Amino acid sequence: MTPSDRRIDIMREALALVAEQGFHGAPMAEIAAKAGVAAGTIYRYFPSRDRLLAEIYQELEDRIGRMVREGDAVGRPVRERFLGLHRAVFTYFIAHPLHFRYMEQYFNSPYGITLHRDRLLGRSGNADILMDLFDQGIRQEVLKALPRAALFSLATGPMMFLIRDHTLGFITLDDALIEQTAQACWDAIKR
Amino acid sequence: MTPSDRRIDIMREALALVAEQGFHGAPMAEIAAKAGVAAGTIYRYFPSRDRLLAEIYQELEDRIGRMVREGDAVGRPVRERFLGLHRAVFTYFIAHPLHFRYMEQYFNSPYGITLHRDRLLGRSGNADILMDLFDQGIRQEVLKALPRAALFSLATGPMMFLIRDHTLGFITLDDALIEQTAQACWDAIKR
Amino acid sequence: MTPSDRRIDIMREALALVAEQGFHGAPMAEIAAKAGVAAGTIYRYFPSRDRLLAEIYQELEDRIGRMVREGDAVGRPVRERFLGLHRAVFTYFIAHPLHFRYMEQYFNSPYGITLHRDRLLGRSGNADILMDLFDQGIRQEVLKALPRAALFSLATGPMMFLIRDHTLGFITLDDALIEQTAQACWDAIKR
Amino acid sequence: MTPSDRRIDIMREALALVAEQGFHGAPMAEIAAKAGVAAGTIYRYFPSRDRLLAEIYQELEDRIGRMVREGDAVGRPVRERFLGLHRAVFTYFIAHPLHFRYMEQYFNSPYGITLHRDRLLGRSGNADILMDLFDQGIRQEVLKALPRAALFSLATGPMMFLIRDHTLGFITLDDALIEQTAQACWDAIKR
DNA sequence: GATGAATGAGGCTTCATTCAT
DNA sequence: CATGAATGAAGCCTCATTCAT
Repeated sequence: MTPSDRRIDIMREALALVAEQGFHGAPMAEIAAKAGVAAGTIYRYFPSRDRLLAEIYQELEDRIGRMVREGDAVGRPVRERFLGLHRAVFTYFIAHPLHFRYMEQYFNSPYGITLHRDRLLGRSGNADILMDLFDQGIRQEVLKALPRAALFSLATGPMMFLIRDHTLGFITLDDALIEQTAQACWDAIKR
Repeated sequence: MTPSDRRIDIMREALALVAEQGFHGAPMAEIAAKAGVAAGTIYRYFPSRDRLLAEIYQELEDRIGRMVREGDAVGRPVRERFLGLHRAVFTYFIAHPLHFRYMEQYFNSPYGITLHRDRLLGRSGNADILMDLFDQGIRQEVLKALPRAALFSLATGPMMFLIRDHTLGFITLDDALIEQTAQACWDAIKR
Repeated sequence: MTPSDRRIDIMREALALVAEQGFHGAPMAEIAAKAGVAAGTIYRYFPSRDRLLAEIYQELEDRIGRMVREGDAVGRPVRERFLGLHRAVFTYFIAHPLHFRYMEQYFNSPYGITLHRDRLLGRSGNADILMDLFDQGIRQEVLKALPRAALFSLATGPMMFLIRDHTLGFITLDDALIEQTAQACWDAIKR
Repeated sequence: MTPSDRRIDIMREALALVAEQGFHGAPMAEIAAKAGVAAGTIYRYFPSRDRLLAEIYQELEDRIGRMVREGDAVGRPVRERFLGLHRAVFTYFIAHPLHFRYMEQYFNSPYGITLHRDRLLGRSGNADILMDLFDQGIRQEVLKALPRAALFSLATGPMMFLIRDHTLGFITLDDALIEQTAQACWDAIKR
């Protein structure tokens, strides 16, 4: 086992526990046990519980950001890009439901608030694509002339709710339904 | 002081603490102190912390449900009723930001999941109006023929995100913006 | 048992443990066990370990300060007062060896350094009598014209060393020996 | 690098850390890091942390003992030798404040007590010069007829206090002041 | 010999809940 | 009924020491 394996084990098990049980349900001792290490070992890789959880979040955001940017049809019309982004995010989270649950937990925590503010103010790297797309759409007069935060909510709110319902097993998102909701979100923001 | 006064004091202070600081920031001792009672006294009105928090949630849901039902223009066209409901919820939460923050916290917790399932399955009293309205709108072919959960997400997701941003001070929702986003949500669900 | 009994029990046992084993040898769990309370109970009386230990020190300093001030023959010649103070401190610590060992431990710790600086600068209440006496003795030209800190060291250094030896059982301080060393200290500082 | 280099590096860095931060502030990992070796390596040179710290103390005591013995004006009058010893110790510790701080820390710890007893009982090599000088002074009737421990305290207590104040920056010991305090200590013990 | 990752006991502190008054 | 002191399990973190490489 290479050293980095342990680091990854710890992050993976912490992610799963938080995703399944919430932050309360993921004490360090249990993370360690699931990762097959002693409790103290975690502190060789992460200086504190907070930092471990923050790094997991960062890792997820980076992965999703890369994935989104790579699939983005830069240069194509706003509508096409928007629908593509929507589809990509849906697809990713349906393939990685624990990632979604984790980010949701993290978002809904003291850290999350700071993160969200940075995003709205354009200081975060990941929502930038969407924010830029909104700005472009407004200039081209294909989107409603609403504040960024409003367009952001209209575009991502339904998505987050739906993915939540899906990961919890309350509904099943198939390709057809994803397409329909993406279109519906477009209807919400388009002029 | 009548016993019910104490009960209400306890619930009010617990609500405020949870809304402002999260579940972590609301230990029983502090709730008791703010409510002006002894810690043990809370247990004469609520069998456990979990039940106290659950009853607060229930109380809020009941109040909001009553408020929504009373303002609902039964008999009027689907669109008009939908926009009215939207406006009513926005107005309520802007007037009671702590209620919003509490419900958000609660929703995003192990309890919340059960609550949400019940709602989607029609076992809860409160979202019924919206669900009924969706059913009616689908029958009248003014709404997209999507599953309830999808329409629900399209209608309420943006609203929840926007109110969150508002209560956190990231944006300011005035009447014009509320109207525009309500209309945008309608655009999302209308056929 | 009155409530304050517990507070006193805790302080007494903490004092004894620290005096006998040093700060390392006095974990909260053991203090609690010796005091006959649960570990958490200590935190009803003291907000933290540091504060518990600080309050014990303060309490000792207050007691000794009171005792010294009460026995001080104000208005009498410098020499007489100096010898009286010396005798009083010796007597107290011989009667309360754990108090001496505790203060020694505390003095030799990060807190102690601050305390000592305040004392030399005249900001502490307890060494003031001695400092004032030195100032007076210098003005009357019965003491050597040395800095306060030097006179303080000449006067108290031997005493502290001797009491230490006594509490550790290496020597036995009887009245005659106390008198002789007090006189020797006077020889050190007198002009 | 020869093995003994490592040994010296480890001792030097451990000394500095303990002197500057106390025993608490000198974990093995940090000692190792500062010494440029792996944590486990320390255990090739010292069987335990306690033994490492004890050997540092021993080393310091040996150095100081050698230094004192070399400068001692054997054969000269008691007073002259006493003042010389005083001066030598002051000079050494002012030149090596970390050595002083280390010895002070060590002295004030469970180990220190044993060391001190051995010294008073004449089992240690280092204080012997002073003890012998006292015995001689008593026989010649130039010193007060007090127990060794009393003379020792009168002679070294002020010095230790003053050096402590100096290393902590509360006072500044120049040659004149050192001379004056040495003379004052002599006044304390001389008949 | 040297390394440094891993261990796990042990330290401080919090807090939901109980129960004697 | 109300009180609030007491409980003790459980949480996060540190660090001396070991041992496979």
